[in-house]
Amino acid sequence: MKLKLQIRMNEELFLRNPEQSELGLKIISHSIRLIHKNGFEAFTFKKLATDIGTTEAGIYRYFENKHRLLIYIVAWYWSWLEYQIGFHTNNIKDPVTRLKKVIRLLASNVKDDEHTNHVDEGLLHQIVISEGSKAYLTKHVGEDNKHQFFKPYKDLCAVIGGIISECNSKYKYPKSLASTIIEMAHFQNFFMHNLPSLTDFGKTKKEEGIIAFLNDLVFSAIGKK
Amino acid sequence: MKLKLQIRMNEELFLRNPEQSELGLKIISHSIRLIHKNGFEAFTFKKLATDIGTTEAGIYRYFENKHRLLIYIVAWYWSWLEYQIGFHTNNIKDPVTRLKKVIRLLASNVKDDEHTNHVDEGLLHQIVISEGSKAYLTKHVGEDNKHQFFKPYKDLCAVIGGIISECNSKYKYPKSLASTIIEMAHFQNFFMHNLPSLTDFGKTKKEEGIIAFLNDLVFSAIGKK
DNA sequence: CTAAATTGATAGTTTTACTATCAGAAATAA
DNA sequence: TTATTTCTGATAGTAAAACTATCAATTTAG
Repeated sequence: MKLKLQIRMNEELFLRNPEQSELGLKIISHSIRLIHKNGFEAFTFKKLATDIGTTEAGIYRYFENKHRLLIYIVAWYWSWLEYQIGFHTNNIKDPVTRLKKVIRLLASNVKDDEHTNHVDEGLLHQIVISEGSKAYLTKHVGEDNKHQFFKPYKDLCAVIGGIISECNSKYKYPKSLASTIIEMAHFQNFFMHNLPSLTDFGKTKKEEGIIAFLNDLVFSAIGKK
Repeated sequence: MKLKLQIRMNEELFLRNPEQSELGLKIISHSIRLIHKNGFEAFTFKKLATDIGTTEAGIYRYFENKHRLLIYIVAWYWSWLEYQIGFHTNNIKDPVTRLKKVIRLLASNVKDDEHTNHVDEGLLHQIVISEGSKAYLTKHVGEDNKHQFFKPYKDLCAVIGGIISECNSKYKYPKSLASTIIEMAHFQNFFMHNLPSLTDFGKTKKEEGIIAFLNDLVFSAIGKK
């Protein structure tokens, strides 16, 4: 028997739960493929509908607009990643080892998770790298935040901040360091592949370089090197 | 006699140089006001034209599309900031003091520079915080980079990376640390004001906190604390 | 002084983003 | 069972956004 992973999403993110119908699941899987392929700006509900073989209005029954859909898949990713982190650091007692594991999970290439069949986590990871910050870099970030749309991201940040404080309870900036690790795991990856002169890994294009950089940065900051 | 500051921009960024006509200068100043007010997504050439008192087609003579205009004003900002940094660190010999000054310039609120009258640097700084990364977070970042659109950003990063190496020539990640400083100066500011739980400065909302965090982070990393 | 180039304004087209309506299928209630 | 509501997917719109083409008036260059 195969275990299926189900992530409970914020009900206000959608008009109709996409996980509860064939079409809904297709909306998720196909939008991930399309956004990954053409980028979020070129992504439209019309193209998505054609790709699925349904109509635009059908999509609008599930999501108010494409930005909500972006927030949805990005939030899904952060929830999934927090679950992964919990799973992989479950038995680790030493917070330093745990923090290293977290950095590795954040900065490594993701492979498709067999426990979810409508989401390709590998593609989703790359979407979150290139498009993830567009979820909150808007004029309506305040309202969206009131609706708790960014809770999975903030929860993950709180978890990592907690581990940092476990490593060194005197360290003054656990939350800012946590958000820095998360953002930089992604930005350094984007820079490495697209604007290599902004990084020290442009030649090799290896995630290991980013992991080494982040480890050095974090454990210098909290004084555990 | 007043000195005017002129920044030479990449010719491929525009169809007609906006600094060489009345209308061009208005396009720059009004687009900064409008993008600051409504955000980049809600910004259109139609609204800009109405705001200026000209027509849409008039704007299209200067810029191919609104994304090019965004790249233009963001690139302008980075060029201006590199000039500011050069000016304010000119006489400082000690690289550690110079790096501290750079961090302060990156993370402080900007006030309008009297030497440019078509650009409000204060508003532009806030635009770069919220919209700046959208300039390169696209599918066509590779082509745009070939056209050297991001040169001012990369130049600034190289300058900061150079100062880092001056502080500690053994440090292995000067470029990645430089891009981390730049990005985090802005992201921590955005988070502090909009998603405060992602930072340790949500209560006070003071830039000084971010400066202290970045100083701590950087000088721990390069071992000069 | 005349020809070429440039300017600003008008009037389109196509695509995007969304809304309203409707017919058929499924669920439910009397 | 039948009637009623409810839900589904599909059709057909509209308004705005993102351009493009054309043209007449002006400036500039030889």
